[in-house]
Amino acid sequence: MILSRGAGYAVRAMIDIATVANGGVAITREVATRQDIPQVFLTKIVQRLAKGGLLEAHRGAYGGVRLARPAADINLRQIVETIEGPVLLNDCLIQPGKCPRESTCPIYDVWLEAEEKLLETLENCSLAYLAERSKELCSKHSG
Amino acid sequence: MILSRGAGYAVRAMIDIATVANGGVAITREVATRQDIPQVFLTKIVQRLAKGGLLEAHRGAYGGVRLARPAADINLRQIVETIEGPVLLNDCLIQPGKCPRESTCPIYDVWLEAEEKLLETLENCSLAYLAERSKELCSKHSG
DNA sequence: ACTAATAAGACCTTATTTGTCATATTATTA
DNA sequence: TAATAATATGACAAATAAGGTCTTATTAGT
Repeated sequence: MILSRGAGYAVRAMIDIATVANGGVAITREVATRQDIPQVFLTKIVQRLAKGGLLEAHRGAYGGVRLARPAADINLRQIVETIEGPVLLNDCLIQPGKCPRESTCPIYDVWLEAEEKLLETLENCSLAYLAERSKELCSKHSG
Repeated sequence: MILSRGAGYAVRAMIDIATVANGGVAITREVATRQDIPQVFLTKIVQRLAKGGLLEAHRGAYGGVRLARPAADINLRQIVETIEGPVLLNDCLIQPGKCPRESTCPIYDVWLEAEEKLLETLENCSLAYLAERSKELCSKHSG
């Protein structure tokens, strides 16, 4: 499995916040209930998303979390990397020159290309698109 | 990190066998030394590659391992998946219908597309290409 | 029989993931 | 100021996986 469960939770939570709260404030506990995510674990994930600049958190009564910027300016790669750290296909991609075999290694370029393709796909997918699609699918399903 | 160290070792070992043994028999211990891979660990990896049909192993004196088929018929995806099992971006891709949210889930298709792009890149890279490139790089480096 | 190789499986250690729990902090309202 | 409702933080625990070792078979050639 490439992505951790936490990253999956993060994506679902972000979509939930974008969709249900619609730009306003959402309460982590309610997101957890709606999305069927372990509640306390989700608070941890939300903290990381907030530290990563994707969410704004407000404590106290009538607090909660909201998107830190418009959903159109958030993409899937950002969400995933905020939780998982940089997505790297292989050790040798951590930093150029780190691997002693690099100058004679025939696979370096292949790993790099595969990684780029993957990240590109995630980057091209905005939270706005996901939220829109979520609404579509939901209305189609219920109606 | 997406790929395990074991998968990286496997790829390097396969290239080594294709390059050095050149279709003939290679000895696991020597591959380990040349490629700087923990020896006993490599025997485990080689066993999995043999079970997966990528290598043929022969016991006894003058035994060893060799490619089970021409290097042109082996690709990077096969090597990686033989060691890691199916490469899956997310839980929900294990089997259609497994996830209860699937009918209203906006990300399923995106995970699927990203995964396909990644695997396609690995599939397009044959062991023959890697071995060829390894020889090139090595002669360029030493000459 | 001896030797050189892989096969197999038990085992261990360490790191990471996935969580839980208790407590602190902050902000609002009464 | 007290009560309440929310997040923040850090310690902890359990489950899982990764990385690696060790021992004992098994097989084949000489």
